[in-house]
Amino acid sequence: MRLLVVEDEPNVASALQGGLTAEGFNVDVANDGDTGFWMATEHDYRLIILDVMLPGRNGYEVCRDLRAAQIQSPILMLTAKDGEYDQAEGLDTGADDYLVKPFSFVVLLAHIRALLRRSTEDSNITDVLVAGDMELDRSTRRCRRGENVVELTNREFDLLEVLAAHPGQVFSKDHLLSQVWGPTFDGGTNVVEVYIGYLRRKVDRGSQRARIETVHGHGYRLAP
Amino acid sequence: MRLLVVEDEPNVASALQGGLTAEGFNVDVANDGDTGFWMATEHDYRLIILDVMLPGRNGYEVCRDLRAAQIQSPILMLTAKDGEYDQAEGLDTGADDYLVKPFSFVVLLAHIRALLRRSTEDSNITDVLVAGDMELDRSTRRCRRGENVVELTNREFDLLEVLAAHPGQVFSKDHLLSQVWGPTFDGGTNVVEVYIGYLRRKVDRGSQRARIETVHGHGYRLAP
DNA sequence: TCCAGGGCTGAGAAGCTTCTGAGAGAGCCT
DNA sequence: AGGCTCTCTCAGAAGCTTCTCAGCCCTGGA
Repeated sequence: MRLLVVEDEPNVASALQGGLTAEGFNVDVANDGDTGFWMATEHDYRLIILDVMLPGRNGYEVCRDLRAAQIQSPILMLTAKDGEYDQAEGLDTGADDYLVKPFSFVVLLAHIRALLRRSTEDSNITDVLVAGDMELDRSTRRCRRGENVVELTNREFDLLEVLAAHPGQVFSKDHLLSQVWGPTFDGGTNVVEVYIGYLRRKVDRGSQRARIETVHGHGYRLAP
Repeated sequence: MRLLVVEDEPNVASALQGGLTAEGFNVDVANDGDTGFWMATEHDYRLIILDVMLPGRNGYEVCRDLRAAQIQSPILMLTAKDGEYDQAEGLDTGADDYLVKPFSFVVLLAHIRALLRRSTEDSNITDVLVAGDMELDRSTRRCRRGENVVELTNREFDLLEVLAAHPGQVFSKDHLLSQVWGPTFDGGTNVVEVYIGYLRRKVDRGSQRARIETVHGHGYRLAP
């Protein structure tokens, strides 16, 4: 579950990153509005936490531009003091919720969970992905193929999850890198190939039919 | 995914070409309005990026003429300074979106992606080409003949896509070369014959009726 | 029937993409 | 510390795609 935090104050940003990471989220941080906008367009975040006061584009502008660019992720706005945030304007720009600083971490978590719950209900994403004889349980992060339970590491699970969310669709290595390793990862795409190899050994080994397919020159997909 | 950039300033043109190529697009550049118009009529681009200030025909004129010539590709207009672009006039001439210079590359990309998404949604009928018992899915780049899935390479798919877009119509080898290999390709037309051969082996082999027909002295066509 | 130009195809070179084994480094548990 | 797992990098092997070339075949006109 990957979140984006757009926040320029280093203390706040690292506190949020630390706390949310400890809660089991994958957290990317952007330090200004332009970077935040860019990252949000590059990666399909489950939630975006957006400070209003930002260098470059401010939070309202980023929010409006994201909605204009068809980014549907829920957006939680953070504002520095009461009264600065105009709720009407916030709703206009397309934000889903807001919090007034200072807030406690548990309050933030509650808002995040509420937003995530709402967005899962809206898009009726079930927590179990099924593709043929394969099952991925997102809540327990376990994988079954036929009758066998397949033990996957975190990375392996994240990668398979992206593929399994849209069986048949081809994902480029760059896209997978951005989705699983995050947009700030600076390494080659070979790591995707390596992990595809790991998954094949675990998921496809000893099976009649390979589920993970290579589309030469394009990427990978799960057999539909 | 082939795009056309019509832009006379060499710096801007090469920056766009470089950046968009890095994003995985095939980019053709025209340096003036007349060339841009000619290229757009010769090739079925998925998107056209059109500067307003151009030598020869200006952007508005090119845009209007393209629409008059039944070119339906989405058009993104670029204008040098705010106020120069008359939104009403832009819409009149048939443009789908516009950007005011200077703009950041990520904003351009976001607009391009939004336009592409919109255009595929609008024309979701044409996203699967059907010709007799053959089906070409442009979004997944998969091909079916009867019940069999046919695995095609990129070139093979691109070539078949051009033929399948207008079943029955005869395409000359020069035309196919320009459409599939791009207008700057400098090799003989024999490569077209070779790829037609590959397609026949994959698509027509073991089938009652050949779909890919040679029109001696003229070119090739898909049986209607 | 013969001929010339057009069309077809097998072979293979070149270049790129993908796969995989080996191993380094970080973090964690005993 | 030592062992273990997980993650990532690297480099060479293997595989695939693209294109060219040469030689043969086909077609249509004289």
